[in-house]
Amino acid sequence: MKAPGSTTAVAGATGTSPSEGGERKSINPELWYGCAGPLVSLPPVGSLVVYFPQGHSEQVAATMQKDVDVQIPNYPNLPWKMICLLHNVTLHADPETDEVYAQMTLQPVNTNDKEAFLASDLSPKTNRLQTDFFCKTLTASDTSTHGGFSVPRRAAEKIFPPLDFSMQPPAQELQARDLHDNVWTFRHIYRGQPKRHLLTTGWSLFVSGKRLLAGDSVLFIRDEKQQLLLGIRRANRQPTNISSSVLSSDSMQIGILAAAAHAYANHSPFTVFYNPRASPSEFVIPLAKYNKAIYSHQITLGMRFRMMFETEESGT
Amino acid sequence: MKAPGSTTAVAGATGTSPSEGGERKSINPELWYGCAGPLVSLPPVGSLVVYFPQGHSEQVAATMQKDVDVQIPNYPNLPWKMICLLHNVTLHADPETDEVYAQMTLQPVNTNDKEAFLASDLSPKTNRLQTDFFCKTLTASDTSTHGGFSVPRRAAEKIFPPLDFSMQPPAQELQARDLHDNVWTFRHIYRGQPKRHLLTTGWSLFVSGKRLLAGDSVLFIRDEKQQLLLGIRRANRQPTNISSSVLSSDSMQIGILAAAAHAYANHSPFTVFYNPRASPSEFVIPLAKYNKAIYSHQITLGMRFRMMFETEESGT
DNA sequence: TCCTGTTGTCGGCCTTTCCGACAATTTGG
DNA sequence: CCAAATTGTCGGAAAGGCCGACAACAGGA
Repeated sequence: MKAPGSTTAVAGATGTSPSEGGERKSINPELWYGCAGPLVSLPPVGSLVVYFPQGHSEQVAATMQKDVDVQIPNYPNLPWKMICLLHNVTLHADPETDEVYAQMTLQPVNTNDKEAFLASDLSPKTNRLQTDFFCKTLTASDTSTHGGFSVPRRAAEKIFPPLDFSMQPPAQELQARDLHDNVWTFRHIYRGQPKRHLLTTGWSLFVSGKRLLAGDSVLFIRDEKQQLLLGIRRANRQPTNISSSVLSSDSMQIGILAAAAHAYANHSPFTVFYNPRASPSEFVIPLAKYNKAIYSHQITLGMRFRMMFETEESGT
Repeated sequence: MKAPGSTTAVAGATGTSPSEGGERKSINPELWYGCAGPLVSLPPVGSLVVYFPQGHSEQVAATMQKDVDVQIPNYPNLPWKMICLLHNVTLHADPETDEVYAQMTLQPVNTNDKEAFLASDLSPKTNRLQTDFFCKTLTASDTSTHGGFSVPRRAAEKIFPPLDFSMQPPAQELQARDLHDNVWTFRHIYRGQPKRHLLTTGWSLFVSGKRLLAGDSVLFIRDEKQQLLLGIRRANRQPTNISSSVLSSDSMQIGILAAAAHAYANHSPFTVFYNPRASPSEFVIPLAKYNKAIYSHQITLGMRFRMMFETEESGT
């Protein structure tokens, strides 16, 4: 996990690229959610949430590829869960890796206020506008330098602009924007025997620019303005150990717990970074969802709260 | 000449590219001056300058590849020169062509004020900080798709980061920013028999992206932060006739003269665009420089003011 | 099970790009 | 004016990348 705006985007080993000092434009939420995957939803701003310091700490440990260390001191006054008001959410993407993450500002509220505690109804179902999209896991052929990208037939016909079939073969130029608003250009052609949709020219630059490997996924979205958006989801590979470059895993976990304890004692706002793809455990949950789970399953102290498992593949 | 921020940069036929709505960051002055060439200097903001409406009109005519038309009406109250206060200067570069130009805000001052007229001393020699750079005119081999870019030996050793000569062959990745802050990446290798410095991978993308031809020049600057900057100077080719796309040559010249006449009559500020490479005639001159020329040569009414000719090749 | 539609991989071939050879040119005595 | 250093151009070779062939696979009858 990195602080936002920490680096300069350099896309492509050989191509041109913009140099963004941080993120000058706001991230497109549709594309962010697409890259985050179908399991991820963020609580609405202004709602009450439950924050689990332990789960947060675990996510960092997972990112750092390290188990929770026994040397972490105890914070006797830190509860295992904290009811908080969600003040603010901003979406981000690492300019180097396209990894998506969110920054949330939380403020602990008084748990004795039973009214607020129980008043929160079912979250207004954060309506993730379901625009048209498709997601394909890349094959060896897709990522090899030998050829282009084989587009699933139904996906191409649903998402891409229609081809002019009077041409032989039918072909067009596609442009798509990624999370950083970079434009990628591809030749889209319908050819071969049997006929199929392919992306040829421009594809290899995208693969090398994003450093994609077989097993990673690409995501095309057609937004309400008929613009194409383009994102990636990397396969779960070994997380890179970035502790040496910034802070040790131990220090980060101590920092998380200490920050939570301080905020809890003072009812003061604090900030967390949530990396949806780093770990399946969520550590910020809508209060309504939590209450619902409580009444149906009886969560006991110290139990870990996990999302139900759903398959990650999506996009028909 | 175009208005600033008129287009979206899309560099390279196939690569990634930023989408800049106008210029979000200010242009790097060192690089701007490098691209403008050694003859160009801009008067300092706040100084007094002499503005030549006729010279301005001629520059536009040269840009439009058209002689001054006889149908231009006379402006009897428009003097052949106007003493002005230079309020503001902003540097620009066309996002499509990298053509550099400057926007200046001028305000006519009372010529009767002899004091101001004579008080202006020698301009404080706009100290164009002489950082390290080199400029090479591209050969047929440099621009053909057959190979890469042959880097003059001394230039490479002066400007580029030193190679690790324990490698065989010594090579590294170079990154350089252009006027729009796009990053270009090149493989820099020292090889061949006899040994020479070459830019290989990435070079052809730059050539096609900037649409460079043999005879055009490239410019590498190493700034004070050891960052590489990269610019181009196009050979003087036939100017493109852009009159049809915006305004006729006649209309533009009438507009220039009318605007100058109006500003002169009202002592009100007006704006001019100065394109240093479009024409050798300057139409905004520091007053001090003008006075100096006056006393040595006796300029007569209607005479054209031209810079002394210097060779354009530079960079040792 | 079989049929049909879809798509992953491959050989063939052309283009692009990397390499050192060599000669043309420049520089410095 | 000659010798050494530099660098422009080229043939050969390797890699990139477009093409349809074909077979593997998936889904429905």
